[in-house]
Order: sequence, then C-alpha cells, then structure tokens
Amino acid sequence: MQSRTPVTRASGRPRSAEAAAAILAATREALVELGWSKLTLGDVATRAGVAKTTLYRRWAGKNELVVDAVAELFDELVLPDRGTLAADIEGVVLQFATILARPEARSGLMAVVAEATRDEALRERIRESIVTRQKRLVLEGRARAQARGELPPETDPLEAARTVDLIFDVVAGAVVHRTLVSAEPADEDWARGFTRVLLLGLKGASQSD
Amino acid sequence: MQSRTPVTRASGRPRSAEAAAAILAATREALVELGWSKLTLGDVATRAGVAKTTLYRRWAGKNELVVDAVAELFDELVLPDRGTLAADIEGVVLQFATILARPEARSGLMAVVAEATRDEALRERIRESIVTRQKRLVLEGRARAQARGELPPETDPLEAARTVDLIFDVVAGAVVHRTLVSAEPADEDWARGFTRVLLLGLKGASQSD
Amino acid sequence: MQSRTPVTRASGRPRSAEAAAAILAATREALVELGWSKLTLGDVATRAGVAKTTLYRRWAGKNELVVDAVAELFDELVLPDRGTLAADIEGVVLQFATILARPEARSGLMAVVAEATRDEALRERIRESIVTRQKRLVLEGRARAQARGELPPETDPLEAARTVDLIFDVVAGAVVHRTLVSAEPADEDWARGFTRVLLLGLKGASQSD
Amino acid sequence: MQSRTPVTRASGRPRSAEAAAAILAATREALVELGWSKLTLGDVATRAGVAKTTLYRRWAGKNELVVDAVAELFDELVLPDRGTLAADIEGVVLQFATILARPEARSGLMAVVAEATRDEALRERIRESIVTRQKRLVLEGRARAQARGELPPETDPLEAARTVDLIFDVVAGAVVHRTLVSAEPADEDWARGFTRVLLLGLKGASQSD
DNA sequence: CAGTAAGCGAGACGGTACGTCCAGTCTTGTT
DNA sequence: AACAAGACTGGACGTACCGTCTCGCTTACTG
Repeated sequence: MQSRTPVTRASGRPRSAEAAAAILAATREALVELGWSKLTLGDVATRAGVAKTTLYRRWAGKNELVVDAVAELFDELVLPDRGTLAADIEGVVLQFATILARPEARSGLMAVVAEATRDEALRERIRESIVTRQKRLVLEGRARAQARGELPPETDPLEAARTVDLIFDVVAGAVVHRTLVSAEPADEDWARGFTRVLLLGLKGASQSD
Repeated sequence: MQSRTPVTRASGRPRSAEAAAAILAATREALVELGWSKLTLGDVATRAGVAKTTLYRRWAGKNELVVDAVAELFDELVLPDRGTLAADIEGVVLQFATILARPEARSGLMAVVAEATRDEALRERIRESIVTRQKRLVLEGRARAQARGELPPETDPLEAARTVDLIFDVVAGAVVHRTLVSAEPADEDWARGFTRVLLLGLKGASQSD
Repeated sequence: MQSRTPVTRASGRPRSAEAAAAILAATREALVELGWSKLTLGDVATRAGVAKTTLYRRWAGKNELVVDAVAELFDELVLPDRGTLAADIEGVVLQFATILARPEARSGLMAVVAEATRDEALRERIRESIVTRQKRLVLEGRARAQARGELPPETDPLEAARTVDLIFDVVAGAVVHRTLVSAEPADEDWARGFTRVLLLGLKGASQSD
Repeated sequence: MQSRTPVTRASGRPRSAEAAAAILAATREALVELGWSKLTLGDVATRAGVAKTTLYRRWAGKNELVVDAVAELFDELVLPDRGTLAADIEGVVLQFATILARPEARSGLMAVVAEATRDEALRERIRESIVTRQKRLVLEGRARAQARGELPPETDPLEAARTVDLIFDVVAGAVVHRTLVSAEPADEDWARGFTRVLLLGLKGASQSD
C-alpha cells in the first residue's frame, strides 16, 4: 500500500509479512465479536498469534489499525455491468449496503470517523485509504454510461469533478445514514426509489445548467 | 427528557435539578476539549462540581450521557421561511452544517452512532431523541410548500411517509458524509447544488409515478 | 507505625486496614516462593486478594513494600536472659541467623540493601525501620550486663554510642556475611567462637582505653 | 575467567578478545550510572559497541555478567606492609572501604549476593570468584605476622582454617554492614577502633584456648 | 417538628486495558 | 562460525478509568 520496493536494503531480521495479514484479519474478527469500544489491542495480538509489541511496531494505535482493517473491506466493491446506469447504481448501492450490514464495517467505520473529527492525520488517512479509493466507482460508472450514450461527455472538467464529489457524498451518505442512523434496512425497494430520485435530479440539473 | 411526571411520589431528598443541567453542560464542554474517546466520566463530574455517584445515579454510562448532551444541540434547528421550498431547504442544510462544524456535535454524534451499531437500546434512544424529533423539519417544510402551492397534497399516506424518510436520510446523510467523511466544507455553493439535484429528483419522481 | 490518631477527619471511604496486612503477608509469601527478582507486584496483589491500584496507593514500589515486609520479621528478635552476657549474645546471634535462614529474609533484605545503594530515601527508610529499631538489642544487652555487674557503667556517652554502633555492625555484618556471602551456616559452634572473640576484644579495648 | 586454553581447536571465526573486555567495562560503566536494577543488557551491548547476541553467547544473564564485572574490582586489593599486623589490617580495611565506596561495587556486589540467595550456582560462582580469591589477604597477613613474630605458628590446621574464615567474615561483614546497611562511612577512626577490638579478641581467644 | 429515607461529595475499592520496556531468541546478510 | 542489526514472543511495569462501595453529612418530605 505504501512502499513497493525497499530502496535501502534493510539490515537485521525483516518484518514478517504474515504477521501484518494475521493482525488485520484478527482485527476484523474482533470487531465482529466485540465492536470498536471493547476491542483491545492485546486481544487482537493474541488472536493473531503475535506479541503486542509487534502490533505496536507497525501501527500507532487502535485508530490506525482499524482504518487499515476496514479499508480492505471496501475494496470488494465492484461496478456491475447491468446494462443501464440506473441498474448499475442500484447494484453498487446494494453492495455497499451489504458491506455496511457486516458488523466489522458498521462498528469500525463509524468509530474511526468519530475519532477523525479530532485528528487531522487520521482524517487524511481515511480520505486516502477509503474515500478517494472508492470514488473510482463513480468515475467508472460515468464512463460506462457515456460509452452507452446515456450521458453526454463532460465539457467543464471542474464542474465534472464537483459532480463526482456530490454523487459520492449523496450515495454513501444516504446509505450510511439509512442503515446506521435511521437504522432501517437499505433493501431493493429503497435502493430503487433512491436511485430514481438521484438520477432524475442529476439529469434535470445538467439540462437546466 | 427522561421522567415527565413522577407517578410514585418519591420520599427522601429529591434529586438536584441543577446537577443534571451542570452535568450535560460539562459533557459538551469536555467533548469540545477532549473529544469522545478522551472524555472521562470522572472528569465530567469534576467539571460539573458533582460526585461521580451523582452522575451514575442518572445515566447508565458514557453513551447515554452523550446522546442526551448532543440531542439538545439539534433542537436549535428551525425551518426558516425564505419564500420558496428550495430556499428553505438550503437554509436547513446550512444550519445543519453549522451545527456539525461544532466539535461537540461532530465528535459526540458519530461516536454515539458507532456505539449504537452494537447496542439496540442505544439505537432506539438515538432514534427517539434525535432522528424522529428532527423529522419535524421535513414535515413542516412539506406542509409549508403545499400551502404555497409548490407541492400537491399527498394522496398515498404510506408513500408520503416513505418519501419523508428518504428525504431525511438523503439530506442528513449527504451533509454528514460531506463534512465528516469526505472532510470538505458544506458551504453555500454546495448547498445550492445539492438542493437543486434533490428537488429536481423529487419532482421528477413524483411526476413519473 | 506512622499515624496514631488521624487529626483531620478524613472524608471519603477510609482505607481498609485488612488490605495492608494482607499485602505484607502476601509479599513475604511471594518472597519465599519466588525471591526478590521474580516477585511481581501484580502477583502480590492477586495473592492478597487486592487490586494492584490498592497496593500502589500505599507503597511507591517494590523496594518500599519489601522493606516494610522484611522489617516486621526482625521484630521477632528478643534478648533472651541466659544469665551471662556471653550467653545472651550467643542467643541473639543464633536468633538472627535463624531469621536469615528464612528465604524471605535473605532475599528481601539483601535486595533492598542493594537498591538502597542508589537511593538515599530508601537508605533512610531501612535505617529507620530496621537498623535503628534493632539497636535496642545492643542497648538492652549492655544495660542487663551492667545490672549484673559484668560491665561498668559507661562514663563517656559519645564513646558509648560509638561502641554500640561498632558492636551492631560487627555482629550483624559477621552473621550476614557468614550466611549470605560465604554461604556457610552460622551454627552454635560458630556463634560461640564469634562471641568469644567479640567479648574479649571489647573487654580488652575498654581496659586499654 | 572461563575458558583457559581451548582444547578443541574451534573452526569458524574465533571470538573477539576485545569484545569481552569491552563488555565488562561497559557493564561497570552502566552500573555506575544506572545501578543494578536499571541496568539492561541491551544497553550494555550498545555501550560496548557489540550486538546483544555476542553478549549472550558468553554470559548466561545479568547475574553472571555482573559477578565477573565486579570480581575484577576486588583484585585491586593488596596487603600493604606497614610494619605491624594492626597497621596492615587497618590498611586492608580502608582499601576495602574505598572499593565499596565506588558505586559499581556497592550496587553490583549486593545485588548479586541478593540473587545468589536463591541460586546455588551463582552462590558458588561468587564464592569462587570473590570470597575464596580474597581470603588470600588473610592468609598473607597471618604469614607476615608470623614471620615478624607477632603471631605464633599455628598448630591445629583445622582450627587455623576456621579462624581464617571467622576473620574474613568479621572484617568483610563489618565493613559492608557499616557502609551499606548502617550507611555510615568506614573512615580511619572507625578502622582503628575496629581493628583494635578484632586483634584483642583474637589474641585473647588464642591464649585462653 | 422529629424521624427518616434518599441524595450528596469524597475517595478507596476490584478490575481491565493501556502503551512501554526489557529479557532472551531468532533470522537476516556480512565478515 | 562469529558478528551487527533488528524483528520476534512473552511478560511485568506503573498509570488511567471504569463502575461500585462505603463513609459522614445534608436536605426535604412525612407522620
């Protein structure tokens, strides 16, 4: 995720590659069973079959560890090709809702966002590992719709970027709010209704520009 | 917020009314300075000039206390009468963004939502104290728009309720996601763009029903 | 040992008297089983059925705790009345050797002395709790010998004090060195030989003054 | 101190001779600065410019290392020829007190003795490296006094050995107790008083045998 | 208006987790 | 094979809070 090929040939025993994977898996497992607030790093280390020091050597604390553990979950998201833009969006919305239905994602994501309200570095880490990385879905979706002729090619690149951000916040925000704050399921019906409003809104906005 | 009218006339010394207010104020103060995770109930008690036992006699723990402390913040929200539905919505969106810019709200709200992912009772408490209570804004807004003739009177009450929920999740979710996850400001420009998409979407959806 | 009657009526829950006793007993028990270096305060707390915090609330660390635990052991020493000064001294020497044969005394005393080489406060605590307290034996022995007419009443008080110190260092030092450094038993034969040399030396020195 | 002459000609790279010396010197340096309990083998290795593995290849642990480091200090002791037995003894006593005034000796010696109370192998190592080695001073002193005619040649070899042990324990024990437990200086005055008592006692004891 | 039941401040209590430090071992590549 | 470097497991450290408890004191309703 960060260093590809170490330029300076490190001396001493190299860090175990297995350890990092085991720790992240153990973190997700513990999030499922215990949730954020009862997750302890000592317990994660034990589950991973690793000493606490090994864990602290690689992550500064609970926040950083959980961001990394949760970020991997969202990499599962793919843009399905269902033939129409509306169907594609509905598909992503449902996938997203499915991930947010998993306890490790629910608990981990919100807690980390809460912590980030007071920690600029953590905020940046979230933006980098999660937000920016997943905006790819919006970009792909638009490109595919343009290829199909459903959307015209964008003319103003700045405006286009602003629209991508807006779509991302609206989609992700609505799903998160529905499932976590309102605590109602984001099922197919809901996804269909939401997608319709979103697409009509976007279409109307682009025409009346 | 908890007991309205005590049915069983309590004997013994009654609970100090000042204490509750001082504790909630101290909680918000501590949230500002320390954030959720570093806020300790011992510290809150000290700030409020109260013993820890007094605090525990009224709230079961950190979560419950913070829900109450944060819920009060959202009672500030009012629906401004700016003449058009679009302007009214923009006004509420900006007010909401302003509250979410305050550290006690950012940190407290998200943390409590995170905890609620694993605590049904807390989830219910949030729904009751925050979500349901603030849906009044959507209802008022619709009523006012209908009075102005901007919207037709609803025909299907079930569909109408579903739309209220959708609007609430989209508005609240988008603002929260924009400010807390994407960590970008929800300023006037953004509010205008967002409102336009939302209204066009809703209008289109209601016509093509 | 320290506060007789609390003048200022303490507020809050009073400290448990049983806890202190249980902790000191547990400390001696752990010293027997584990020795100084493997004794951990967490283990002592567990044995005493007490939380670690309770232990730390009363003692600053391992050193202070062990000084107190060991000091009590030496309070068992009494000056037997065996009829002659020589016999009395032999008796004390053997009692002292018996105590030093107990593992909690051996291990605890020397370790604490070792730590005290770099800690003036600890040195003072040892002097107060052990050295000064046990010099009473030398004083009593002299008084009894004077009453029997075995020793003349002292004339120069400064010289007398210096002699008490010398006797104490020679007796305690020889027994400790014999048992702990040379690692040979301080049995009756040895005690008899040692006492004879000591008494003859003291008698000779006082005559040739 | 450990391997005299390697019988089996070792293959591979031979052990660095400088390393051992550097480690022992670093150990004494660390004892001075940190004392026994805060001395860490990692720090010693760093000071000696050596890897931890090198250190562990030669010593089993902290105890063994410190015994060796401290034992060398006592090899400085020599029996001065001041003309009379009394003066010779006073000289050794003062030399011994001087060494014990050095922090590396105080702290290291007592700590190692404390550890030895629960470790027979370490006890044996101390007896071998320090006790037996330094008894030479008592033997030399007696021989010299006999040559001068101050003492008669011994007749009973068993009794003579017992006396050597007694003298050693009394001298070493008194000095150690005086300086480390009572925490008073063993200066010239004290040495003179102590020596007088010791010699008179020994003389009296040998006459009345 | 005396009695009494509950509330109150203070702070000790049994626990649990923290994040750090060190012991002693192991795994690299280098000498 | 010894070496420097440094990651590894394991375990104790001393601290910080949690939520409970036990004090002595205060307050307002009740009989």
